[in-house]
Formats: sequence, C-alpha cells, structure tokens
Amino acid sequence: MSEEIFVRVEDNKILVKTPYDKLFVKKIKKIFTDSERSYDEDRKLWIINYTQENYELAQKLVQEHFFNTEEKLVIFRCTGVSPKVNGIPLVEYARDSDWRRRAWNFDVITYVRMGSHGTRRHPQFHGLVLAKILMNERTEIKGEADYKVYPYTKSLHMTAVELIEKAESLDDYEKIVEKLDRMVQKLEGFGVEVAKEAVMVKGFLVISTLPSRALLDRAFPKIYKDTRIGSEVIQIVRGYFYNKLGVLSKKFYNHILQKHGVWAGFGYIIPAHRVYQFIRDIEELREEYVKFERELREFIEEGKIPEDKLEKIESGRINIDPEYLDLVREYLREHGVEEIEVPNIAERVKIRLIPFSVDLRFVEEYLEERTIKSVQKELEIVKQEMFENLRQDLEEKLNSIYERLKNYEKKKMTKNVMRKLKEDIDYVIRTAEDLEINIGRVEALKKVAETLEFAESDRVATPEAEGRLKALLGEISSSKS
DNA sequence: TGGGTGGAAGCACTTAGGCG
DNA sequence: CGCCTAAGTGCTTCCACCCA
Repeated sequence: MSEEIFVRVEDNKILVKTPYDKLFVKKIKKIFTDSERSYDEDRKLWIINYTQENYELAQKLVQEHFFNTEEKLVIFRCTGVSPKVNGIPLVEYARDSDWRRRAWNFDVITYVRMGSHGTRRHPQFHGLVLAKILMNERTEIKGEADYKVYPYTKSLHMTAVELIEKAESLDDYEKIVEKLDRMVQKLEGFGVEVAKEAVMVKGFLVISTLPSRALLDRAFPKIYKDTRIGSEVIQIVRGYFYNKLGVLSKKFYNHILQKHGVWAGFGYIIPAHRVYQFIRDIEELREEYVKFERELREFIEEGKIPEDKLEKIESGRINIDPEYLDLVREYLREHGVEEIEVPNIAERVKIRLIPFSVDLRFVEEYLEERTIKSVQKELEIVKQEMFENLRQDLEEKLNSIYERLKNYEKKKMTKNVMRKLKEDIDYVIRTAEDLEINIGRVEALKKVAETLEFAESDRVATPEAEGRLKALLGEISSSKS
C-alpha cells in the first residue's frame, strides 16, 4: 500500500506525485483550472503553475487526502453494485467474472458473490466484501451497500474471513456484524491485541478417502402416476456386510487418526515421531479391508459365509442374510440388472502422508516481489488458525490425561492403564516438541511422567511418589486455562 | 470398551441441460 | 461461454442402541 508521494517545487513549477486516486484527481481538477495544471504522462505526476497560494493549496490537499490514515477493517453488504472507495470499486465484475481491485488505500481481503449476477449488459454485484482500508475523515465510501468499519486487527480479520466464507445469504451480514461487534468490545476491554507467536509446524498431513457404505447402495427412479417423485435406494447387502464399511472407516477416523494425529483445522497432522506407528495401524486396516472385500465377493458370487463368522451369526451377534440377497437379486432382475457387481473396495482405501511444513523461505524463493507480501499475509492467517487448532487439540488431550491422573490419585489405576497413561503423556510432550507448539503444563507433565516411572519400578506407588504426584497435580490444575 | 446394527444429515464433486 | 440448477454418487460424521 505504500507508494511515492510528494509535493515539491522545481523550475518554478509545483510537482505533485501521488498514487492513483480517482477522488483526488477530481479534487485537483476542481481546484486548479485547466490552464494552471497539466499531467506528465511519463513521470506520472501533476505539474501546477507555481504561486505560493497554489503551493499551499496543493500541500494541504495531499496532506488531507493521503495522510493521517488508519487501518480499518470494513465489511460491506452489497446489493447490486460493488462499493467504491474514493471512486474506485473494490471489486470489478462482469456477469460471468469478478476480480478484486487494489489501490493505495485498500486491499480486498475476501468477498463472496451471491444471488443474481445480472445480465451481460447490466451485471450486478450482490454479496459480502471484506477489505482492509486506510481511512481518514476524507475517505469517501459509496455504492449501494451497508457497511461497517472496525479497527483493523488480525483476530477480527481472521474471524471475519471465516464468517464470510460460511455465509449463505446476504442476511448473514447482520449476524457477522453482531459477532464482530462483540469481539471489538472484548478487544477494547483488553486494550491490546495479543500477538501469537509464529509457528513452524513440521509433520505429515494425512490425505484420505475410504470406501463408504454408499458403494453397496443402488438407486432407482421412483415413479408415481408417471412422474418421477424421487429415488429409492436399496441396499445390496444388509447387516454385517453393509455396516462393516462404516465400522472400518469409523476405526480410521475415530481411533487411528485420533490416536496418532493432531487436528490442524483443515486436516490431521501426524508428528514425525508417530509416523511409524501410524503406518503400522494403517497396514493393519488395509488388511481388514482386503479381507472384507474377499468375503463380500465370496458371499455375493458364491453365497459363501465366512467361517470365522459362523459362531457370531449363531449367537445373533452379527447379521448375514443370504435370503435377503436372493430377494435383492430378484428385485434387481425386475429392474433389468442381471448381475450384481461387487465394487472394488480395498483399492478405494487411499491414505497418504504428505510431508508438511509452513516455510516462508519457499515463498521468497518462488514468488515475485510484489506478491510476496500478500502471500505472507495469507500464510500468516493459515499459520495462526492452524496453530490455534493444534494447540486446542493438544489441550484436549492434556485434559483427558489430567482427568485420568486424578484416578491415579485415588489408586484406582491398573498397571495397564498406567502404561497407557504414560504413553499418552509422552505422546503429547513429543508432539508438542515436533510441531514446535508451546502448551502450558508440559513441564509439569514431564515431571508427572517421571514420577509414574519411579512408582512403577517400585511396583507399588510409594508414599513419596504419591506426594510428588499430588503436588504436581496441583500445579497442573492451577495452571489450567 | 469395542464391535455391530440401522439410520441420517451434510458435504464435495460430477454431469447434463437451461439460459442469456 | 460460463454460470446456474437439479440430480446423482461417494465420503464423512453423527446418533442411539445393543451385546459380550
């Protein structure tokens, strides 16, 4: 947002150089007559006949227009046209396309376009626009828009972006503004915005898709009085074979991922020290999928029921129903489907680890000078969101450890549970280290782990160890946020 | 507590036809 | 041409309940 600005005298001429600003040009044209001024296309500056009065006037004009500005966060609700700041539209738009504009005094952070785009001849812009604007009392905002001005802070910026991205209609503007208002009140109470430290997260991002139960569904058009009134969905198999896919994916999402990974807001990150165990669990899961597919294929094609399931079927623990399959076969035949195709299951299990780190060196190496700043800004936002999510996730894991430690105090803990607890403590500590995230209580937790070790080696918790543990528990709970 | 049962909502993504 | 919409497919994430 910074460009050259000056008013100076050379060769008995006043030279006025400013960034382009439509409103400013209008003002200059109004104040100085055509014969008094000219525009130097090469040097991109205004040349005005020198008089002391003109000089003072020009200086005052530039001063008022370009200085004493403050950074503001402004949110707009647009109905029909894009808002303009000093005569320059924030968003340019045609019916079929739109793009943000930049100027010396604003940066469009994000926008969403909603509803009618108008026609090619008369395009319209309905939507929400969020911009960072350098404002002073002369700044002119026009356009058919409600807008609200906030002081610019990182946290407001982030919240606003998030809310706008979630917005579904223009009416959400009210809710967003309410939320931002509440935040501003809080910030004002604080007086200072708390700066979060920069984070460097190093780990592996998990990219996954798993086969879902929908693969075992078939949909047919549902007709009533010659009108299609929807679809009916039938399950090719039911019971065990149908549910097992859900059970397996649940295992991945709710157990394996939670056990090894940390939620970063947009995906799970596996810290380096957990990759080995994570992959081991994944291999096991893949095996289960392979076995499942084999059994499913045998069941559908040959009617074979897996032997290790017989007992469970007998006792009513699981449900495998060949009669149902026959029924489905008959139904499918009525709909012209002769053969039931068994979908590929195991090959749809896609779990990938992508090396992941947020590294600004990359930005500097690959981007042009003028884009670096804005990318850095975006990255900063991502980093902070990610940091906040990772921290929260680790906090939650910590809280659960704390709850379990309380049981230890009550001596209700078996050795197995204790080993698990120690592992979990170790996990949180090492993960925090790997991801370079500082969370409170880690130091105290390290000591707890040592104490547990000490107690375990003695088989029975010694009174001494217990005393230390109690003190440490106190320390942890008092520093709980 | 973990696996199984049965269901459902919500999301991303794709495809095809309509539209100006 | 590129957006819009409806419809369809597949994946993710819930939930309530049941049983050993």
